[in-house]
Amino acid sequence: MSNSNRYTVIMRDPLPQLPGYSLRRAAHATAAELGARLATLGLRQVDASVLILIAENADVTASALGRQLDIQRANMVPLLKKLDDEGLIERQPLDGKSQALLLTAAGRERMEAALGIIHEFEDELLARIPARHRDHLLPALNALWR
Amino acid sequence: MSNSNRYTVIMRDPLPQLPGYSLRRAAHATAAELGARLATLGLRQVDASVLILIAENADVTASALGRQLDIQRANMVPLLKKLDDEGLIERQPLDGKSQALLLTAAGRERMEAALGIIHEFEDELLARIPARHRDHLLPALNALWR
DNA sequence: TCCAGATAGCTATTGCCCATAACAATACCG
DNA sequence: CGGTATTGTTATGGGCAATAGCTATCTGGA
Repeated sequence: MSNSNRYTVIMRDPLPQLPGYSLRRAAHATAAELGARLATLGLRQVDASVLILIAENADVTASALGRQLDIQRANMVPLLKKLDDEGLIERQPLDGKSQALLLTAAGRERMEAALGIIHEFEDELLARIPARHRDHLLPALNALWR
Repeated sequence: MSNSNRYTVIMRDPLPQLPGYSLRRAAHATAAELGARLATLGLRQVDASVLILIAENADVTASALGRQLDIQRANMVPLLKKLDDEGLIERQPLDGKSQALLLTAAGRERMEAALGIIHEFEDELLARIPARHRDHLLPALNALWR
């Protein structure tokens, strides 16, 4: 089975030589894959991230979560509402204006299922990388944004 | 100047240990930076990518460009229209249904300016990465999506 | 030569994600 | 105690990408 016909032209393409461009493409491709798997749980990546952070940090507030994940407060509202509507999180008043977030039992189950999918996916990602480059990816990436 | 007040809580956050998550965050952060710089030229990243590919491949078609960049044919239309309206590209009929894309003089200038910004940015990106990890980023990223 | 299937370019539409602005209520700090 | 900062929220808009569908055209095999 030939990999190229009349329509798959070999094109001069310097873009993959640019780390920024490859970063963009790799992120897009992997996000699509992981997103499809998490969708089987009715979760998006950002939903899973929120569940994981709540699990690790009982009684966080929505604002603190947003700061950690770089999500605007305003955009946390529909996100948390969805998780609340599905019975995955609970909110308890901390004081007159803040509310503590915590996982329900269902939320913990869902979070653990998501974590399983995520870890399996991460393993697959790393497996695609030639061994000599593998351990350098995470520290290199984290140097770019943390 | 303290880096933490009452509101910047130290949170347990296992997410940056996940390559997929760090990939997402790094891509988002770097895209925002590069995007802001290219905006000074009135270009988005995808616009610059298209200009670069046309420069390297005279007379490509919109469809071939879309395949190379993973952009739907339908979404190439407004993209190319914008570049056309700004006088950066020209279209010449190849046959009854295909059209060849090429840069105008203004398009080449704009493309070279964008390339300057991009290369400078790429250099800065790499400079942020500890030397021992630096050369591994590109091959690791490309292993994830190519 | 002719025709079925594939392709090109395009329109229209939709949903999703994110940014911004604004607001009332509340908490904090000097 | 009073000004300032923060919280949670609503409303809104823009940008981007995916989908479906359409017409015209090209291609390759019978």
